[in-house]
Amino acid sequence: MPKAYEEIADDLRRAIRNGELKPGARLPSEAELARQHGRSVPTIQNALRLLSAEGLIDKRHGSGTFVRRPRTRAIRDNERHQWEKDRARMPEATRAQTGATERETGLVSGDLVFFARYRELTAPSDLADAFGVPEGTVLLERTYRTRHSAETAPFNLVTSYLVRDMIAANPDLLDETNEPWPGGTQNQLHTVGIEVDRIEERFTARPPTPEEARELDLPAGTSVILLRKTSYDIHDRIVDITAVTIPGDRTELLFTTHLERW
Amino acid sequence: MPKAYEEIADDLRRAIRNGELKPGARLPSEAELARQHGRSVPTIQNALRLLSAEGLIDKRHGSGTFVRRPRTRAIRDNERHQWEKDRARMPEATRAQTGATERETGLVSGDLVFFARYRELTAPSDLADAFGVPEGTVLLERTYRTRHSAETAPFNLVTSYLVRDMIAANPDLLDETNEPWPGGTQNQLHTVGIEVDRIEERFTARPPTPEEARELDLPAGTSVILLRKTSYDIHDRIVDITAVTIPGDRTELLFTTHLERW
DNA sequence: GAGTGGTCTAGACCACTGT
DNA sequence: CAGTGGTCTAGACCACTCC
Repeated sequence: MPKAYEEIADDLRRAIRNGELKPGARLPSEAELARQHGRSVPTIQNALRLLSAEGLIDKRHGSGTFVRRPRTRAIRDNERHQWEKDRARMPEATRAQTGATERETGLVSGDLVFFARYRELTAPSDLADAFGVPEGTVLLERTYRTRHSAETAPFNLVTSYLVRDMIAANPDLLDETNEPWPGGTQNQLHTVGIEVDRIEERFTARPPTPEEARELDLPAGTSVILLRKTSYDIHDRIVDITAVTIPGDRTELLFTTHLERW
Repeated sequence: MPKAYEEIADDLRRAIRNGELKPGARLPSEAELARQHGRSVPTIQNALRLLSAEGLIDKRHGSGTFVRRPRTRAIRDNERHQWEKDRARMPEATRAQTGATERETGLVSGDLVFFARYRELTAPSDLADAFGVPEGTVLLERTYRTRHSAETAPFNLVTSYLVRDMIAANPDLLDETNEPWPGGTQNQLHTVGIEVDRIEERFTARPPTPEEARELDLPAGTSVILLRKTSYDIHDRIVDITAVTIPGDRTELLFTTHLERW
């Protein structure tokens, strides 16, 4: 026996895919769909819930149900790391010109609202393991948010961890009011004699938690990409661990791998 | 006024996060939860649906609702491309030893079931644009699936496109029965004098379509990572475009970026 | 067979949007 | 204010799992 709400969802999904229902178009009201299909409103809602979870429609309370428009804006690429390293030894005037977020989004710094908060903590077991330091080592946790001045949601959620003793030689690095730091983390590390040799980035994807959905203003039917970045210095020490939560529908990650010539 | 189903979901989410409900544990039945919270069963179902969409629980019809166990198995890294290029000129005996999937999953080829299908098509506008060739150019579409012999779902869904004229000099490349080809695509291209110079990979994430969920056997509350890979040869021609659909909860992507030394 | 989740109803009332 | 989606009920019946 075919399930009514799946059949209705299939109908609508087909109509959206083949363009009968174009992006931005309004669907018939739930009551109207119920009448058309000879079903109750809750059954229609069940069908629409499926499509919403698939990211095909947006329901707007009081207004209607609409076919979602696809979107992708920012591109995050892996050339950024070399770009940052190159800038890390440049004069402050150059470093202050533009940051990584500006580079990615193509916006100018006047359009961007920046937020940073620092906090010290003793390493819990997972972070201690990741850094290869004893549990209880003092870490500096740095939380960053950058958003477009015309929007409410930040582009992503960033939390970075440093080993406090590794950077304490420069007290400026412990003060959040120095953010945004011209030249970013690689310049900060450079001021205490650390040169970054390589960066490992690990990705997975999953549905957002309610907290992430709220902070990133994510509609139903989207995913987040979780990026865990580990920076190694030239002595193979782990000098930074950063976790980034990225909206899956707004950002594209671009990696270029150059191969050795024959 | 607080919404009943959100409050119930919050309660259960908190219990799962702080470990009161451990992975694998069974939740009380819907009827029991309804009684505990003084709500109707459909309201409980609404709450559980939220948690299911977040990937926190699995509902098993007739059996109960359980806290989901997290999982990640395969790691896909970007050293694979250089590894494949190095192998592309090796003797067949070496190339036949092991393939990219074995390398990623740590399995041996006896554990793997391989499937390939070839099809010719004339380039639609999006692919023509991507390749930079006229619309209607003949392409070879290659569809691949690899799965563990003990499982039903493949690790990912792969579709590769080649320009037919670019490879037609070697008729073996047009015959799907030659798959799995020892040494993979880079060796195939090598047989017609093509050397790959660099590979661009673009990632986004979104919820699975029903088709993807079925083919990859994805439970509710998971995401897929979409990978679009473009291979450039040493003359800067695009020689291959590949789309890969990857389960977000099973695979981790690892990229290492080496930086120039100061 | 007992217990579980899955589907569906008919209708009520509420909250939000746009005119 | 009319129309939309959001929440919730009380209960029916079905489908699946496991003992």
